[in-house]
Amino acid sequence: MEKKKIPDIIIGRLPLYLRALNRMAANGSAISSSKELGEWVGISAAQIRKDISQFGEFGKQGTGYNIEFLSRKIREILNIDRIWDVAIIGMGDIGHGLTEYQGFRNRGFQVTLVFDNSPEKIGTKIGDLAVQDTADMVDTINKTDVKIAMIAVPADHAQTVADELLKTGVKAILNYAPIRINVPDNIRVQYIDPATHLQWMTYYL
Amino acid sequence: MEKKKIPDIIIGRLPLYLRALNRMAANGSAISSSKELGEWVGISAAQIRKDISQFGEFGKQGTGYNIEFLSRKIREILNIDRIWDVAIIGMGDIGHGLTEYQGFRNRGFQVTLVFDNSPEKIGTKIGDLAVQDTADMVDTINKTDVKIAMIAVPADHAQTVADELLKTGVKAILNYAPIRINVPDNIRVQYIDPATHLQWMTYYL
DNA sequence: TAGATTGTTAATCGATTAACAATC
DNA sequence: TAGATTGTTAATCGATTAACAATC
Repeated sequence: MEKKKIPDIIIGRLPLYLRALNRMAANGSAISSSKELGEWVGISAAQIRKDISQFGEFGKQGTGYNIEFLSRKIREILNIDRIWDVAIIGMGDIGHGLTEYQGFRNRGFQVTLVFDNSPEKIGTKIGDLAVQDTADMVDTINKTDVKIAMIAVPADHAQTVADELLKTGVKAILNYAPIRINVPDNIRVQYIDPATHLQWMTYYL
Repeated sequence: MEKKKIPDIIIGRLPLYLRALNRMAANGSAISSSKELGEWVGISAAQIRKDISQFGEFGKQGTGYNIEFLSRKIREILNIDRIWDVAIIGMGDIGHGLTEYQGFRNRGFQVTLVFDNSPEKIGTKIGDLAVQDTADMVDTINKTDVKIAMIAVPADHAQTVADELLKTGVKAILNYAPIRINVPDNIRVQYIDPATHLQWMTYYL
């Protein structure tokens, strides 16, 4: 692989650049500068250039970046020049909403497996997908090559679900449960907790 | 007011400490150390102590922190020793899910106003709340003292909604639309975009 | 050519960690 | 008292910004 070690924080900004580039393209633009891109994402032009230059020389002096080209490069870097299958565990409001969410499709992801442990929900359909029993989750996921899962169960079940996921090929977890989960270093975890974001802002009110 | 200037990144960690403390309390613990708390949130003990000490001396040498006491202090600091009313704009899957979300109640927030611009949705009920017309949003919010709003409309309407919110008393926005919005410096904005989080992780897969 | 903008280096800034005296 | 853990200072580490030669 021989991949140069890139700081995690830079990787985290690439999706924001990509999002802005896609929108620029939708607006009919063909090229953009680090200055303009910086204004779109709220980051200095110098940082944009520094971040991008970690991966190659994708710009042109005096001109800027070709939006289509840079966009493709970032997709390649992030490994989203393909569609990833995703499993969701927990079909409460959050899991249900995520399953129906249309925003994943054109950004590299599709939900292919959904689980819940409640007898009333197992077997029901959400869109095209039948809700499956969480008790069978390990076996079910292991029949696929799903590497990404979202946890949307109550906080006190999140660690249990995470432990089970370790028995599958899942290597990336997006955790909506408001609790930290412990997993080995080779598993990536990201957290989304709206109350935490709100509490951050109330300090300033 | 005379509030010492605290780095924003420290404020952002307080909700995580609070979340862990609440869980410890629920487990029956009465005291905790920076070491233990650090393990719960995945942050070094030194940093926990440094962060907390910005606001006062809440611990006791040789013993640690009283969970109940520290928890109350953090709630006071974050201004969540009360319940904030919240408005949600956009009743698609995300907005609907947020409206029904039970996780806000005991963390300082309650949804009191929900808006949508589609005639089929206006007037329908979600739980106890009637969906109101986004066209009336400014007037409706201005009859209340709502200071927090969540935007859950499509990306191309987010900026318009944000501009309208500026005509109200809203000072904090949690934006679920996958686009950056431009607002004056005195308005706080936080972003939640699951696809962005997923794209961050695929780099490592 | 003149103007614009990249890629990159050096300087600055800020955040994290290590260490330890104070003290419960 | 002995052991533990805080609050804080100094050292380290890493990230951001400023500046500019290269060049389209």
